Amino acid sequence: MIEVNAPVTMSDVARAAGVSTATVSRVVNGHYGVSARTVAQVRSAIEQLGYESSLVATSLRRSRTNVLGLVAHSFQSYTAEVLKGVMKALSRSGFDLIIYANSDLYGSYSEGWEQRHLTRLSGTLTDGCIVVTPWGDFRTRTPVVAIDPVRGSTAPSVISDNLTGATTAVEHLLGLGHRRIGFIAGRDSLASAWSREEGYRAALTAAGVPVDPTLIGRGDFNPESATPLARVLLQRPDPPSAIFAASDGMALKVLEVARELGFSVPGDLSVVGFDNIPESALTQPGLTTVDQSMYQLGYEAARMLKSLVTGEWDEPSQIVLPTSLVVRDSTAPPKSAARP
Amino acid sequence: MIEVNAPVTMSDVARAAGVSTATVSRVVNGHYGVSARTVAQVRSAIEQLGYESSLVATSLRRSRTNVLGLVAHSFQSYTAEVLKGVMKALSRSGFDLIIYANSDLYGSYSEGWEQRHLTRLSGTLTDGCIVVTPWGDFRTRTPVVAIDPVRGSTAPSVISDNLTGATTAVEHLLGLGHRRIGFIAGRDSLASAWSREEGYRAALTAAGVPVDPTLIGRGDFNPESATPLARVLLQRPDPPSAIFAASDGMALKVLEVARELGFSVPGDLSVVGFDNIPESALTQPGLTTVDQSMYQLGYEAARMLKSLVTGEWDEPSQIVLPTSLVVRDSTAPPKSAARP
DNA sequence: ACTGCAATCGTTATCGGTTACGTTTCCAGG
DNA sequence: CCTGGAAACGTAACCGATAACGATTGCAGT
Repeated sequence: MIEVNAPVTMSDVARAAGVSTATVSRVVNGHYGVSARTVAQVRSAIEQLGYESSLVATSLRRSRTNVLGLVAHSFQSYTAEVLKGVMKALSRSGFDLIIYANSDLYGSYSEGWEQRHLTRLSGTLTDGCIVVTPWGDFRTRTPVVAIDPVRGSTAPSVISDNLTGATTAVEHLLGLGHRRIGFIAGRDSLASAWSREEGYRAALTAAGVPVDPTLIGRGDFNPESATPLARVLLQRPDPPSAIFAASDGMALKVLEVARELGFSVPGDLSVVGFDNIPESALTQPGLTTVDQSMYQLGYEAARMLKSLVTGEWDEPSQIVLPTSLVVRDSTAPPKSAARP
Repeated sequence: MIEVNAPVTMSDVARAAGVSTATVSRVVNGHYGVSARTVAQVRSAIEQLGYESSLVATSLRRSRTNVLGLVAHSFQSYTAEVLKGVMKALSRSGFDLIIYANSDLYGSYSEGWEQRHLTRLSGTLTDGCIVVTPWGDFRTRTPVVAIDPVRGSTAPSVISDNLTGATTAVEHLLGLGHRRIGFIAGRDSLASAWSREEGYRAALTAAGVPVDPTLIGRGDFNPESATPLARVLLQRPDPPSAIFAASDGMALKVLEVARELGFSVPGDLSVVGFDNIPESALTQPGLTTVDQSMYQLGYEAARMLKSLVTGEWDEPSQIVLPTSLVVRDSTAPPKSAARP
């Protein structure tokens, strides 16, 4: 049954136990200076009334709350994976997690809200935050760890080795014989997008293949942003024989467009993604991609934040996680392996 | 740059603007009774100092916070889909969302924590909560909407038409000629699990096929719970020709086990799931399943909670959403269509 | 100039806890 | 019996904001 009114406060408990709220507080927090008899009385009163301390009131008065926050700008597969890693790291650690999501997911991308919510939370509700958004930096009074930070950020962060990953991916395509390789970039404010493009350029240059700017589409990591770009690339009179997309979400959209335009994959077109989200293993054909463990990203970020909060962090403030190429069915040698 | 210390409070603003905190509060909340000149002063002070009101302090004092909560016991695809629907419904509604996740995701399933967190949040931080957990009911002072509630719950809730959905699924298998149909049940505390099993039994009975208890495995909606059950069913000397799993997560595990044991799907074994999570469309073969829009579930729950909070709800307290069968590639007639 | 009513703004109690500090109780030691 | 000091507990200030209430001011009407 739901009882709509059950505002049991600490003073209710105090009254029931015949003591002051101060004593109840001491019992609840296991502080020193309460006789065993009184503790028992208070405990039983708490039990009877079903009292739980208010998170809000506690947060307001205390500096430490043992609650960490996660602020994300959207909830794609990427974020969900990160979330699992974070929860794993926090498991049995004594920290709880609050995820703050704004209600404008599909609305206007108001750049300011992360900062707004961060300041509203920090210093009160949460002891620290993990942010995973395409914007930054953030001013807070509590530690912040960024996952995939903006370019040039010096804040504590966790990031994949995007440069190596992207280089490997393009080298894989080059190794298959591809020379005209399209690229769909991510949101350029992010360090990851930048590094992945760097890797693309570096691999081409190292192989003596000139970088053709008209083969580069400017996406923003949002899957939908890739659709028109893929259409443009594939409807050219001279379409590329392979496309490297800076994220799996975008790569999957490339597959969609390819199917729609009658390209067979990997026959007519090879596609490589980046991220290795769960869907990439399941799609048909399986997507060749660069694995960055988003789970691990979340796990490390949470571990880092935890120690930052407790003040026992001594490792460098930027963690770089390795990536690895996962070859599936979306890549093959081009039909005409040789071309100027 | 991150400034670690920026505790700008309302009284800082008040001091800077040369007014009282009450006036600042009035300006912030757009209340009546402040001259245009004062508003301008306060606004500029807020701007200069970068002030944001503390969510916690506001929550403590106010009855309404315009923040809704979501309490979930795990974060599988199911929850992620629900989440998207919730966010969509809350988009541009003036409500923010806080997701409370305990850190024991993989640890002991301590049944009490949802109640604990619910009381810690309700009446202070949040105006109401959506709960999606296999336990209930909950005592709170603010409205609660349950998604897929426990059996016998009378609380406001949103649920799919599980009975019809399950019946249709089994009728589909019967129509293909299957007679030995296995079933992997969900957590029996949930109304949905109950209804789906009911549908399974009803369809069989209506077709004159006796229900064989040894063909029923007792899972709990957790994908992992299905693996050993599927193994048992398929390693029998007389395995069923089809398996209906009460959730897609479990059905996908059945596919995994089938592959492992050398069953071809749908050649040797037909598999049907329930939920239609995104993965089901991508897996190979595509999973035939009963579509319940988890997105819609979340959307409706949020819509309901919103009106409950504002006190303008007049529809029934239980919403039932339709389901529909999605036939993909995991079902086909059995090899020997006729059997006693 | 005087009254009266709005408009404007400050004072203060309050939300539910926490904690510094003060007070009382109790017992050991002199 | 008195004193000292630690243990046990209450008092009250405080965290940051809100809102009821009171006080002040300005201006119109007479």
